Amino acid sequence: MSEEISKVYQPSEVESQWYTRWLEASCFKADENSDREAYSIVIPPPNVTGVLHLGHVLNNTIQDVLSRRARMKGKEVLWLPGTDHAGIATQAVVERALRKEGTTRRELGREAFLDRVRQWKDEHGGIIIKQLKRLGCSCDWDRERYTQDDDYVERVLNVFVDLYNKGLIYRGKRMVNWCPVSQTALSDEEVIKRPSKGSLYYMRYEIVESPGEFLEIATTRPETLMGDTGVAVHPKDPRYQKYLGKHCWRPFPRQQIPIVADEHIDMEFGTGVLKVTPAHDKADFDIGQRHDLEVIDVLNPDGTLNALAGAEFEGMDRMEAREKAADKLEELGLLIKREPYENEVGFSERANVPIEPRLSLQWFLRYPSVPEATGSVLQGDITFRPQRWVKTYGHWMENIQDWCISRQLWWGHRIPVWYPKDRLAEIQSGELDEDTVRSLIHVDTQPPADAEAWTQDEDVLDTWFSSWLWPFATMDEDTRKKFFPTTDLVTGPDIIFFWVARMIMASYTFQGELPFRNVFFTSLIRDSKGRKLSKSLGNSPDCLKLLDKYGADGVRFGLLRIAPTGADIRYDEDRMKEGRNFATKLWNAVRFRQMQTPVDASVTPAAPSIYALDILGKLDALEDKLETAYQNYRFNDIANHLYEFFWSQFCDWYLESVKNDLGDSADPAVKAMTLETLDRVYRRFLMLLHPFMPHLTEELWDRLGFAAEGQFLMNEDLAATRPPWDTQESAQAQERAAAIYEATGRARNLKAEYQLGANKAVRFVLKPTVDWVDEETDTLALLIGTAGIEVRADYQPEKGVPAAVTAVGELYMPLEGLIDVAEETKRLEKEIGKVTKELEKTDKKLANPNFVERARPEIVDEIRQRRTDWQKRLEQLEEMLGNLVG
RNA sequence: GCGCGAUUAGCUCAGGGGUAGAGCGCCUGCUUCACACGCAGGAAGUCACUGGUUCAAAUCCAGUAUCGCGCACCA
Repeated sequence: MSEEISKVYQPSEVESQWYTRWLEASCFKADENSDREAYSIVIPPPNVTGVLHLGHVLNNTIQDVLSRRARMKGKEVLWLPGTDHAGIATQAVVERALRKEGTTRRELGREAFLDRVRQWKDEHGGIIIKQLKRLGCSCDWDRERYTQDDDYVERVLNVFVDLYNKGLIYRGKRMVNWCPVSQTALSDEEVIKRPSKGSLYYMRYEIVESPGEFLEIATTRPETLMGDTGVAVHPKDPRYQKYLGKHCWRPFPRQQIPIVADEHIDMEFGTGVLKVTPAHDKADFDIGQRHDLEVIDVLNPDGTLNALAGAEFEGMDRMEAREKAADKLEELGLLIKREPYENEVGFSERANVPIEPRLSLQWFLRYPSVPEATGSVLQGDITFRPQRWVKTYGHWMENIQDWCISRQLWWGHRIPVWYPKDRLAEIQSGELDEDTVRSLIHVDTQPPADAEAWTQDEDVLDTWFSSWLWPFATMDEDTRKKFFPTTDLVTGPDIIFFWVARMIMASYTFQGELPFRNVFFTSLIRDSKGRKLSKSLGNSPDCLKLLDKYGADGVRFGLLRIAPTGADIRYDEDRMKEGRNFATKLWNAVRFRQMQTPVDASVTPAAPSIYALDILGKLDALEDKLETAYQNYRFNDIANHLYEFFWSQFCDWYLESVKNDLGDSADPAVKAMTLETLDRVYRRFLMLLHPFMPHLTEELWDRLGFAAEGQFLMNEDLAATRPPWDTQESAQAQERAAAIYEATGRARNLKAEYQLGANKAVRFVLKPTVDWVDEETDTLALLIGTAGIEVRADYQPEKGVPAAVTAVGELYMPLEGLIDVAEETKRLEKEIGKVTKELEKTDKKLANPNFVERARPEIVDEIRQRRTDWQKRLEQLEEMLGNLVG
């Protein structure tokens, strides 16, 4: 008690210390043999080499809140952490480093390259785990998993083999999304559509059979015209009937190509004529199939043009070639015009370049357990919050397309398929039918016995093909028995298809049940201008700096106060500041308590005051509000309720009301009661706040001496200590306390309007309208900030004495030199104006027979009561005014 | 084009058939013995627009506008 305590909370001194102590005491450890009810969350695994960004902070804080709350509700909690190998992202980073060194992965070779990636992972991996610990995350770190752990890899390969054997995984030559930078296929989900400015080029192809006649064609991609193998029009288009079955000249390389009719063509668009390039557009490919058109691929995998495009284009980048092709058309007199044009272009999510539709041989998965996965969400076995994501999910599931799972990368789970060397070329041509291929290849987690005769597939699996197993592949059988299916999943809606939907399908397929019961979707965090947070914009805050500046608890609380309720959220550093300020507020409120004497056990406490009963009742109400908010995952509500209760109700009102009861001159019994009440509130409030501000609450719990030997606040049981309550007594006390507080407000207002300092002791006289107010005038005076209050039923004020109508009576402020009839008249008239308006509103309602007849009786009563109250108030005010004028 | 969401105080947002709310910001006073990361007081809103339902609409319904987000092969 004698030690000097800082006026502001210093998180750095406190946070790491408690985190260490929790770890040492195994507070986060989950016991699969426990009798307690299970509660579990698996972390959405961050990239193993990633760094913490604000999205992670929000996400993991919510998971930590849920975990800590569940522990305090007596559950056996498993929060299972881990990381993801993040195929493309990690490989891209290492490749970039290699390029700086002047080499490439191909020069290094597969094994050497993978060593480099592993080395890089050893150096940079695990940073994010440290950062999560810094945040206070109560994960069971002994169970940390990684998608490249040996047994996890084995599980992934097993799943591949299993699905292959079930006929759900197949290899096929198909149009896929090709990223020319990463040089790999991507799934449809990895393609993001973006409006892009470009040109629509109008050109003309000459009719072979009618020289001098031309077909006008609009295209956005003239650089692929060398791959044109047809021209298509709508079969019903009257303009082009005469050309059906004829041919036109592709200008370069000059060649005759057929004019075909296809339903796909939109007569309204452009000229109604489409150049068909089957190798470079999915729709064109389909048209080509229908009309048996040749497929000519004029692009290299890196997005440059190849020899088939002609010598002058060979090696040129596709974007450069676009203009060059248009220029060449112009030279040939075949370009009609270039029109500015904006359309949606698919971009590679990772490399941020336009993807290229490309025909290639890839592995695909026909999704399993689609009906179960769809139904479980639509029927509500799995709950989505916010609920509106259900519809998005349902729509995707109903239109689900096979998943391209092979990636032309090296970092990842290598596809467990081997090809006989002597038939390799044949198989890779993609010409063999599926059954033949199946009979030739070896698909197993282990290589074939005579390995020399075989070649393993070069490709790896999509990263999501490992993470879709995350909720159960991270657990052994005993753990699953206790903790699977998991309770909650907290993740972003941007990966609803990438991850959430796939986990649900995987879980039904391999575990026979759903993976989690509730999904809470966090939102996108934007900056204060509404832009997405991103590295390139430089608007992404440095989370470690934030943690240093505001403390983990400050950041947690600040973010949770704006936690998503459905819409995107806007980040503003001021929110973190508010969190920190709240921490300091709490710190100082406890400091206030520590400055008081300890509880004297020999004194019998007095009966609780109305203020004590009031604050305890509000604490009780808080608890109910929190319970409801938790059930609805309303984290912002929880934070705001905690904030409101502690700052406004407890500090601003209760704490201010007891300052006379704690001094040396105070009645010992009252003092004992007050200290007891204070401690009751502190004790309970720290428990309720703990999930949001774990470090600070643990520290204060300890400082206040609430911690039993070897015990932590984080292990306290909320259910054990909630007191029984005399609701009637409490209700009356709350009503009286509210009246005193209301009168306080009016008195303070009077003082402020007359420019009297808040602490200026001025004389107040009260003409009471309630019979109990005598006992409370000391507190009222304390709250107002004055010496005392005279209660006089017969008081006749001098004209012009400032006065206010309060919930406990008419309050006068007779002070020498303050008598100003004109000023006071103005004040009263203003107030009368307000009250009259309110009174009119209620009168109007009650005068309406329809209202009185049809509205619910309790509403009518309420309005009547309101009218009476306004009426009474008005009479009092008018009487005052009358005294003033008369 | 289809679907989903948003529109409430200067800003960021909550609310939701029956007195319009919070935080920040702003204005005025306060070094009041827990806290200036604070205390007290105050100003500030046609709840986007138009109709409808209802005794009663900011709230429910329909439409409009603007913004955002998904999905869709218009070259």
